[in-house]
Amino acid sequence: MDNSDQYYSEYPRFHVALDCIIFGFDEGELKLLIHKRRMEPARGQWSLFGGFLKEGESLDEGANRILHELTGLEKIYMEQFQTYGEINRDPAGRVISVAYYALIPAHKYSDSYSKRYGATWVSLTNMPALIMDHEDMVDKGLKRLRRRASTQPIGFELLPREFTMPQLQAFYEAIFQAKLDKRNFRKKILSLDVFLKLDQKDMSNSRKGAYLYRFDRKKYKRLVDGGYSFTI
Amino acid sequence: MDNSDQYYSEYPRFHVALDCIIFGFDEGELKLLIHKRRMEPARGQWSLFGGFLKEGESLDEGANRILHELTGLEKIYMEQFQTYGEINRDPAGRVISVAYYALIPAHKYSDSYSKRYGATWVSLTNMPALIMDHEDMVDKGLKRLRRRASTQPIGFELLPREFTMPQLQAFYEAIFQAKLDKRNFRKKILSLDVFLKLDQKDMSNSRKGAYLYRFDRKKYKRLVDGGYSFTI
DNA sequence: AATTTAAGTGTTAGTATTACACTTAAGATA
DNA sequence: TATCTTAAGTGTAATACTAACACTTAAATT
Repeated sequence: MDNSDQYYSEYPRFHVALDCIIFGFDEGELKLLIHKRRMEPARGQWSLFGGFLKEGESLDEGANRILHELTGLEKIYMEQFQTYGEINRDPAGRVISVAYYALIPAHKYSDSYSKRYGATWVSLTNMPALIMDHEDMVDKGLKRLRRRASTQPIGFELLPREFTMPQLQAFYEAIFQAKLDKRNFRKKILSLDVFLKLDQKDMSNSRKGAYLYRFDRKKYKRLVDGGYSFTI
Repeated sequence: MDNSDQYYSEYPRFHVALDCIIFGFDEGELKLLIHKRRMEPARGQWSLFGGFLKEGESLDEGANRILHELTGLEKIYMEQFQTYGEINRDPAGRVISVAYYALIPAHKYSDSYSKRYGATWVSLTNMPALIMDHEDMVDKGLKRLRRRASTQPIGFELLPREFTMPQLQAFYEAIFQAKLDKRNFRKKILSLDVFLKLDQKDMSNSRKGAYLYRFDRKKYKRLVDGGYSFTI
């Protein structure tokens, strides 16, 4: 029951939207999932995925709902990072938009969803114009992702459960837009001591094959709880 | 003119509030400015400074307005850091609250304001219980402040225009809750080369007196624009 | 058997960080 | 006016971290 009119009735109310900057990692590149807007105004133009907050849901629930409706995925890593409230940011009226970025493992996002929702992965370096302030949101979301990636092991949200060191390195290179030294990278990553090396190799990228690793979440959690801080 | 009913009329609207976590630095300690709430519900309980967003203002404008009404200060350093939207966070109704932290130089905040608005500086280690989720906000705001302080020279927002090295060190010690080595601190700070040493001394804290410095914003800006990144 | 290609591996030099203790300036006091 | 007190101010050496660098290996392909 909303009883806010009891005390707050004199204050104005606003539409509240949720916009999701959905990042994926594929073909050695960081990608963004966008679609052609299905709603007036600006129907048919490129846009982030978003929607309006409903009465009975929290912001996080709303963002999760939107993402789930779109991708069919559950338990997506997401983080709220900024709220946009410029008066004329939406030409059709006053809308306060809470922006989240989300990381989805591109390999789990099937083409069928992509077709059903008209969603397209675009590379960040080659992005079409987006409506309203959505390009700002992408910029800012990306900055936040970078900062996060340098202190928390979020790469593992975007990669398959089992991954190789060259893959992981490519991921960090894509995030930071920088070439990293193979030896130094491995040294640093492995010194964190939260990776499990498997006996199995991934043979898809080379004749020699690359050993598969798995991120040991439990071990990581123990370390963090003990005051440890992950840094790349 | 709000013409949002044209397309969005079917979607619900929400009260949007702005809450400010106001930090100050005084007596070698990081302080928080709070007051006894003057509005129902929970009138008379300790609370952050906040208010409702108005129709014709952006979020940043609203936060500035609230801060200005309260402190009389202009051009306050502030940063939006999180939006709170749990369904029952406010017992009187559904309110989405956008939280900002602000840094104000305690020496500029006069007692007259403090009396007029019933505002009190409390030390962070010794804080009364705050209403709703305001303690969460303080926690999160403080974390954000810490992160900011380690990469941007925000100390100068809280300190007087002219300050001594011992003062600056005390500020960082308060922020990071850690004792720093005098010699190492000076070495690092001065190596940034964005400080102007004055001939004058501040004699208020010791017989010997401590040299006053001034932060050279212009020089700092030039450096940053040239890709430099400030780190403590 | 030879070739190809990405995976995998150590060492060294340079840079940044940390630890650490005495001297100095100037007001206060005897 | 000599002595005391107290916080400000200063340099160096040891250690840890970061950055640069090139060859060997495994396994499929020819």
